[in-house]
Formats: sequence, C-alpha cells, structure tokens
Amino acid sequence: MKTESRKQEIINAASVLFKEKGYSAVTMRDLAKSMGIKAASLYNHIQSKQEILSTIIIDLAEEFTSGMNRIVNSEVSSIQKLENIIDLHIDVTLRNADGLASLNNDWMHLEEENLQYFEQMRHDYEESFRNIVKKGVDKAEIKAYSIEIIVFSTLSTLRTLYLWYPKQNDIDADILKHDMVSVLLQGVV
Amino acid sequence: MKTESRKQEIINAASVLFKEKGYSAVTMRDLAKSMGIKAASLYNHIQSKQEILSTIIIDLAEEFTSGMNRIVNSEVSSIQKLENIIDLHIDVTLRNADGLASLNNDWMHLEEENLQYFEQMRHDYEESFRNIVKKGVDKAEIKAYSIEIIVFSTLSTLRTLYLWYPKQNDIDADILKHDMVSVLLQGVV
DNA sequence: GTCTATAGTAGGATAGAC
DNA sequence: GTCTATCCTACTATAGAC
Repeated sequence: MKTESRKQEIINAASVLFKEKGYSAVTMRDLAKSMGIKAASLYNHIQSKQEILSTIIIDLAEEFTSGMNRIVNSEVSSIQKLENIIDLHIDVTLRNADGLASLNNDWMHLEEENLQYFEQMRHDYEESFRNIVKKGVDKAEIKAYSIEIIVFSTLSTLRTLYLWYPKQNDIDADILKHDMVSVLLQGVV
Repeated sequence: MKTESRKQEIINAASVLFKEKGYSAVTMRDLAKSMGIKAASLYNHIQSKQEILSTIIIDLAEEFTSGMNRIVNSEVSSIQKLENIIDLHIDVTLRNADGLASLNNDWMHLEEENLQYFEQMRHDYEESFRNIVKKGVDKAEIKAYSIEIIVFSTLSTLRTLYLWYPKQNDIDADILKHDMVSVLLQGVV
C-alpha cells in the first residue's frame, strides 16, 4: 500500500467522523484526537475545516459528473445506461463510502463558490438521469409510470448505498450490481 | 406550564431549521430569530435544545412503531402489508416532512436514554419489515431476490420521501401512493 | 412571555518554541 | 511536523427586571 500524504490522511479521518456525527458536530480537536495529534498540528497540512469538507464533497461530485457524462455520451440503450449508472454508484461507494456521507448530508455547509458549483453539478446530474429515463419511456424500453417517481426512487436507493453496503459483510460487488439492477429496473421495464 | 401551544410552535420552527442545516448547525439564536423573539425567551417554554430534538424524533419514531405494529398484526397478504407500509410513510411525510429530516439525519445527537430507545425502535421496525418480506418470499408472493436488497431499496426510498414530496407541486397523495406501490413492488412481485 | 445582561464553556484558528 | 499557549468569537443556558 502506498503511503498517502498527511493531508489525505486527515481527509480520510475527517470523512469517518463526518459520517458519524456530521460536519458541524465534529470539532478540529475531535479530528486531531482521532489521529493522535493536537488540533493546532492539523493546520500545518490544511488551511481550514471548510477546506476539508469541500475537498471531500467536490472531488466526489466531480467523479459522479464525469461518470455521468461518459454514460450520457455512450451509444447504448436507455436500460444499459441505467445499469451503468447503478455500476457507477456502486463503484464510488466501494471506494469512498465515508465521503459519500458528507456529499449527501453536509453539502449545505459548503461556502458560497463551492456551494454553487456543487448545486450546479447535482442539478445537471439529476437532469441527465431524468433525460435517460424519459428517452427510455419514449422508446418504450421503460414503462410509463411517473418519470419523477422512477428517478426519485432509484436515486434515493443509490444515494443511500453508502449506509448499507458496509454493513453487508458477505455480498460480492458483482452480485450486488446484478441484484440491484434486478430490483431497481425489473419494476420499471 | 400551560404554554403547550407556544412550545409546539417552537418545535415546528426548529423542525424547519433542522431540516435546512441540521441540529448541530442551528443555534438557539437562529431559532429565536425565526420566531421574532430573543433566545432567552425560548427557555420559558422548553428546557433545552436537546429537548426539542428528542421531542421531534421520538414522537415520529413512536408513530412509525405503532403504525408498523398495526400492520404486522393485521390479517392480510404480505403484499398488502407492504402497501400499507408505503401508505404509512406517505401519510407521516405529508403530516410532518420537516420533522422527518431530524429523524433521518440527527438521531445520533440524541442523548443516552432517548438514543437507546430510538435505536431499539428503529431496529424493531426494520426487523418487522424484513420479516414481512421473508414471509412473502416463503409464500411465493414475492420474488426471491436478496431479501436484504429489497428491504434496503424500499426503505431508502420511503425514508427519503420527505426531501422529494414537498418539491412536487401537483401530485395527489392517492396517485402518489398508487405509483409508489407500482414502482417499488412491481419489480419484486 | 419577553427582555437585557451575563456566566461559563467550547469552538476555529494563529504564533512561536522545539 | 507537532507541541503549548492563547486569541477571539459564538454557543447554551440562567437570573432577574418589566
């Protein structure tokens, strides 16, 4: 395993604590203690508590954005695109489940510029998702239930994976992908 | 202390703020300001910030608990029980969407006794849900995908309704119930 | 029922020694 | 890179006047 930079260690430790108590309830003293150092020492590696949060969230949001763009621009069926979106969420969850807690629950504590940037990315992501479902309905690949409800229920499940997956000790990633596709898509296909 | 209605006003105002920023990031000054009074005045009606949180969460958790118990003890099919659970979540969401934000995101800030009580109720609720799905699979009413994934994806969607429903201006509650049943259950039936 | 004033504590962040 | 010491601000909550 490669030695990560001290800054990345701080961000990883913060992700765990933010997941447990939320950004606002975690103090720099808590974070320092979890790393076995004093709070003042953190500032040799990071500029502010806010910088930690924005790094966690913006990196993840950009990962989802570029993943979605790849899927949107691919030449496959709407169903295949939805399957690829499910894969994307599972992959990111496996790689950084802790950080996803901040993405989901603490984005509102981002400061002005990053907040706007994040909200734009989230809006575009949902819009892309919605357009894929719409096109699937138009081509009769997907059943014509309310598009909004399909988008909402699918995204709700994928966004909550970070809470659930770490508790499932014995589920293989590929089996999870397969079963998730079944449960999320069989109802709408 | 016969200031019960003022107390409820405080709890309602707090629910809105807790939904927007989370329990830890909302100060008593924020809360007082949103009601047009000073922070010190709040303490004539409530004992502490913590009391506000526990009232919001425990009341809702008990509502879900008694609702689930009614469903578990009813003599209907597993599918009908799942439909009744969906109805329960939609009903509670319509009545108190703001409070559900705290139930979902701020329960970890409850203090010892209420935290244990809440975690017990949540555990029992999920266990009841799981048993209903299991029995449905045993009786071949429900397809035998992973029970855990069905429970997880359905609960994720129902628990996130509070975020989504208020933004849908033109969806009737009965139509919502019908479509939600379709999307959540057609895939597993 | 609300106010002003304030106690007591804890937070983010910085300076400078080692 | 980490420490001790500390600044300044903001928090929850209380006391007592009106």
